Amino acid sequence: MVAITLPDGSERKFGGPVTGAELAADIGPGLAKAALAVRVNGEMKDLSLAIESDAEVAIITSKDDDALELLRHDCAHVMAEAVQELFSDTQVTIGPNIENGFYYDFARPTPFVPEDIEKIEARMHEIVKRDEEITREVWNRAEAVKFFKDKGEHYKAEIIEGILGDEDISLYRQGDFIDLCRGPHLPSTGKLGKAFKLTKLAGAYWRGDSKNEMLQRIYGTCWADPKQLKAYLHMIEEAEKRDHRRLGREMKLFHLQDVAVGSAFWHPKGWTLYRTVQDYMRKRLEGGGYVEVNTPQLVDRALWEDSGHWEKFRENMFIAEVDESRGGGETHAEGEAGVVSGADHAAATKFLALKPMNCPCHVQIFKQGTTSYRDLPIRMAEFGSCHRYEPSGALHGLMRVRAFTQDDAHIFCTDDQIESETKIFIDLLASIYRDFGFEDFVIKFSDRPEVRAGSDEVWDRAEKALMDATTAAGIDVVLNPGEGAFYGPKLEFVLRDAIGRDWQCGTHQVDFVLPERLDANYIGEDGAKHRPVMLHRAILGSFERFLGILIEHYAGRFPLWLAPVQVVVATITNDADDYAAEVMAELESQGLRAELDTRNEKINYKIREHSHAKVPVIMVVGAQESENGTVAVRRLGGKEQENLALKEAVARLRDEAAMP
RNA sequence: GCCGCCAUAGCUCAGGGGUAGAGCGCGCCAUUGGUAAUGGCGAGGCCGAAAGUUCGAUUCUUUCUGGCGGCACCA
Repeated sequence: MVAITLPDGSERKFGGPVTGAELAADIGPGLAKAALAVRVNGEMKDLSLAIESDAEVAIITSKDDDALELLRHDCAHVMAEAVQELFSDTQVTIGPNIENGFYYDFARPTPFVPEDIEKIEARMHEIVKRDEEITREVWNRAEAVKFFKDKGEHYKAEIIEGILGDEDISLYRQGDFIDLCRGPHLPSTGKLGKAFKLTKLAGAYWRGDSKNEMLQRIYGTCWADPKQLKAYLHMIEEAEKRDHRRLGREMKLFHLQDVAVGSAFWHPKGWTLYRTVQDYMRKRLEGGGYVEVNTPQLVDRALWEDSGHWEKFRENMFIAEVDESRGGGETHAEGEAGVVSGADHAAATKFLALKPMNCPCHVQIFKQGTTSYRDLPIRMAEFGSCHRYEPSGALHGLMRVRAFTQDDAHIFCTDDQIESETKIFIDLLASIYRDFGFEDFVIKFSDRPEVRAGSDEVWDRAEKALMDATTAAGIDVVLNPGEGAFYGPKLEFVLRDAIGRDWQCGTHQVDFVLPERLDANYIGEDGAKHRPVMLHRAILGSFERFLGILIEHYAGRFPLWLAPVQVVVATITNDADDYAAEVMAELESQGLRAELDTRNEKINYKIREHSHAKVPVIMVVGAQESENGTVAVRRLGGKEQENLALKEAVARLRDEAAMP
């Protein structure tokens, strides 16, 4: 006797083991047809699995959110089947679900081209039409390895060999296609439906390691019905419209150019935005007990050797070679024209590096004179301009550049202060993110990496202090094992861009190593020298990336305090020009960023144009306003206007535009 | 850095072995019009760079540079 409890609490009894399919049929023919899988005691299982003992069971149909998981995974299998039918020289590797879809990595002698994608997609639809039964088989590991090796599927064989334990493994078969898989799966390929689309073609390294060969990855998206697919594709399209690279150009904020790869040219409006953010940050740092410093761009190799960067980070550094026997002190980029020959020249050659980080310089400031424990913590901030030679393929608009400015700071403190400083920092960061409109963000906790400096005891202490502080701050963290810096654990504060890509912005790292390497110390209560701890921290991360995120977050429609142009005064006819100048003067006297549009154009045209430019407020002035001393205030996107006395309108905007 | 794709006017893009086109934008002229496109005229291009094939290359081939999407790497 097997008793099945359904989600509505009702119970059904069966004489013996019952499969999900039978259960569904027992409930009703409609459900039997719609059933995709079952959830047995909370775990998703195949419809064909026999339920042997009493259990809570739910039948999963395409209406369930869980169904997406199944559909996407099946879609990956169907894609793999299609690929192998079309391209017999292709080996399959892995094909997991991801957000909104799935991918599958294939190994083949020649890469796919975009036309292949169309063929594969067409074949996938055929396979769905064929409605092949999907069956589960349990195999002995050794046999499975041999089977895949004989088939020429070396990657699969390697995966099976790599599975820990010695239980049997499950394979799923559909038509002639058979794949290693934990399951569960749909009962047949016909259940997949039509709501899928292959989206991207890309290279990807086997096992995610750049030392390995490159596989061909095909990404797809898959949904329960065509409406969802359409909605998703529409959402992507809309998101692309807020891409900061597009808005940066359209709104004349910045541009990028190949004469300075990976560096932004900030235009007047973009620079206004940048400066506004910087002014705000400066205010918050001052309120947060930080002192601001500024340190050199070009620093001698000696310091980088001491700090460890020359050894660990050299590949990422811009190095300038300076021939000091020469009068001018010109520099040559590394590997470029600076050919030095002969011992005399070599002796006169110095290597300077553009700083990739500010920390070693901050330690130099810390080390000037002596520091008492009474002075700690010292929160030393710099809007530090850094250069890093990033791999060309990593560059991405403002999000990943080679020249950037960090809102960097190093907190020199005692071990005992780590926890409180961390909590103070998280509070400051959260408050600042809120001011920028980011209520939700992910915090990753990255703990000790395999290759690290410092004893396990030190790591235990650092990790605990960091974790306790996040708990004290009342914030959840996502564990990110093994991803800490080599000198200490870190918190990463992650924001998401318009098209769903995550970017680390803020960071908070505990460092016991650099103070040691650079011999920083303070005088303790006991009169002896002690090592301070350094907390490396940034809130925005880099201005470039943060502004990129900010542009996308607001889709260019900035809140008033951030908008590069806050108000445009637009006249209806030239008769209002004089009055418009008065309005401008009033706006500017209150510190508002305003522009005047007295062109001989229709008001409709002006409104359309400034709306496209995403100016938050348009003040329309014509004969009426001139006569009454008022302005008609029109908000971006709004249909209505508000008629207000000039002084009052400006005063209101001034208050609204105040920096938070 | 690796795989694939792309590079034509300021922007978005069409074209194609015989030295180029549209829309928007820009300039000029007319229009002075109350809340998201007034009309007319006009100027813009070494078709990313170099080499090769060819009588002839913007078009075909190769290399390079840059961009895009991933991967790897990272604020």
